[in-house]
Amino acid sequence: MVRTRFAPSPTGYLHIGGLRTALYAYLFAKKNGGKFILRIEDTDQNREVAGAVDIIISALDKAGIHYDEGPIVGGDYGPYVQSERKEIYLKYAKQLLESGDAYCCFCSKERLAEMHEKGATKYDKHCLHLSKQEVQERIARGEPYVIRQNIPESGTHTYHDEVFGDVTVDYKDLEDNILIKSDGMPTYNFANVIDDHLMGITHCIRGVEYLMSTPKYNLLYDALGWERPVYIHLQPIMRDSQHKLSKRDGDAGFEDFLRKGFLPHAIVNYIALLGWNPKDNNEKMSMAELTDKFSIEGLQKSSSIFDETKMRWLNSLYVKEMSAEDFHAAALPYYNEYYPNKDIDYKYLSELLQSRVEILTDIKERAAFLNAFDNFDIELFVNKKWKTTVDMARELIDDCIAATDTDDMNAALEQLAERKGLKKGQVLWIHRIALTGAAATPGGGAEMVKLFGKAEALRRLNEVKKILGA
RNA sequence: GCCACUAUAGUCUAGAGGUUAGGACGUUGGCCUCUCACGCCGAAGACCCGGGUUCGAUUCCCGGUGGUGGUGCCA
Repeated sequence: MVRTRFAPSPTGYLHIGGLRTALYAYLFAKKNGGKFILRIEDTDQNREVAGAVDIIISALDKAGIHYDEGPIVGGDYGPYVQSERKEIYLKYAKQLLESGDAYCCFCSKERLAEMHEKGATKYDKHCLHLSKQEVQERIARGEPYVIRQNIPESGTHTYHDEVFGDVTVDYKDLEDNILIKSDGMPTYNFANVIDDHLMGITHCIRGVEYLMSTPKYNLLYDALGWERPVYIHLQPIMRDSQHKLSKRDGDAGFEDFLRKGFLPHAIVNYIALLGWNPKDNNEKMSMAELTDKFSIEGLQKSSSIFDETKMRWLNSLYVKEMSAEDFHAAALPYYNEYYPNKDIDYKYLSELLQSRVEILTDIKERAAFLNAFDNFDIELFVNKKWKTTVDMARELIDDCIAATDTDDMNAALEQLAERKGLKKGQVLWIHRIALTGAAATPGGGAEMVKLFGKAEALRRLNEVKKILGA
């Protein structure tokens, strides 16, 4: 049975990169009929963020990534929060101490800092050579200490990664890293191994930042007599060629994009494509299709740059295929924010807008004419292609009002054009500008009248008449 | 500094020892049209550099360069 996991630290938001890692782990598990587990890695007590776990859970839920085991829902391998598993790590740390694969280290931070200042690139194994007796005495005396992993001083380690192939690391480039901190909490380097094994994780899907330290984890699996998982390392999602997407720059949170008016699945669909390709030219995929097509062979070995423009395009595809009702429901909160209490047919506005917005916040721009009418710019009547002028508008405004007030406005406007010896487009242009005061509107004059209602349309036209001084 | 990973248009990517190097976003020309958008039809735009292997390398190998990552009592 395939078991994968997403193991975020509770930072208070769901990072886009983390979301993609979670997505791949989820897709891989589901594709293989396996289980997807959520585990919270909160061993750094200095980084506690209140409510962070709930935020991650709710974000994953919105994204359509549902975990089989984890906080709240539980499971047979819990607890799923590392801070609640402290005793477990300690137990295995002791085992490693006994087998000589780990040792207690009493070195002060000052000594460590001094070593680095002198050019040392890694810990010198100073405490490895302490006698058993001395170690016991110092612990009994209450001296603070950490437990370090005892890495071989020479030799190389090769392991297989599903996307990078065989990876070889020289032991001399690896440090005797800390397994248990002086506060008794494990570090990631230790906890991830213990938990992945105890939770039965078969495929370890995580960022490339662990590619080089994986041999250390393998050493731990070996020392404990455990089977190593299959490794699948993922390159990061970048903001540009030299920076990762980061919360600091405000471009990294899943929820941020939701607030910008992106649909959850459009985001998921888009990031699925960053670093993975489905081997065909269809880019728009439902969760079921993603699950069906997902494969580690399609995973990219290089990092990829996040392109919000392309995500907008994908989002627009999803917006267009929404039912009119769904789109209207989704748009309503934005109307309330941007154009509350207008005397217009909001339902009809939705119809006009649906093919014209890529993300929901585009509504603000696309229907700005609803608010902007107060600052009417009469120069808008001037159109090069149609050769319309402000004077022409002045001349036609009364007739436009009259035509708008008939039962068949379109016919009336056509007749008006004929009568004046003008092209229909010229009249329509002037009419629409007079109605909206906007060069671009989500529909023509007729649609605008339908949107406003005849009374409001006439009110607007009469106002423009005053502005024109006609 | 040392170590690791990586490299096809602006971006995401496909691809094979010999291809007109394919697709998508974006850009751009046109059509449609009272504007915008949608839709449709076109266009421009790429194999990081240097060696080697080979009849032939963008593809394989080595080196360089660029980028990223690791080198934490962070994960």
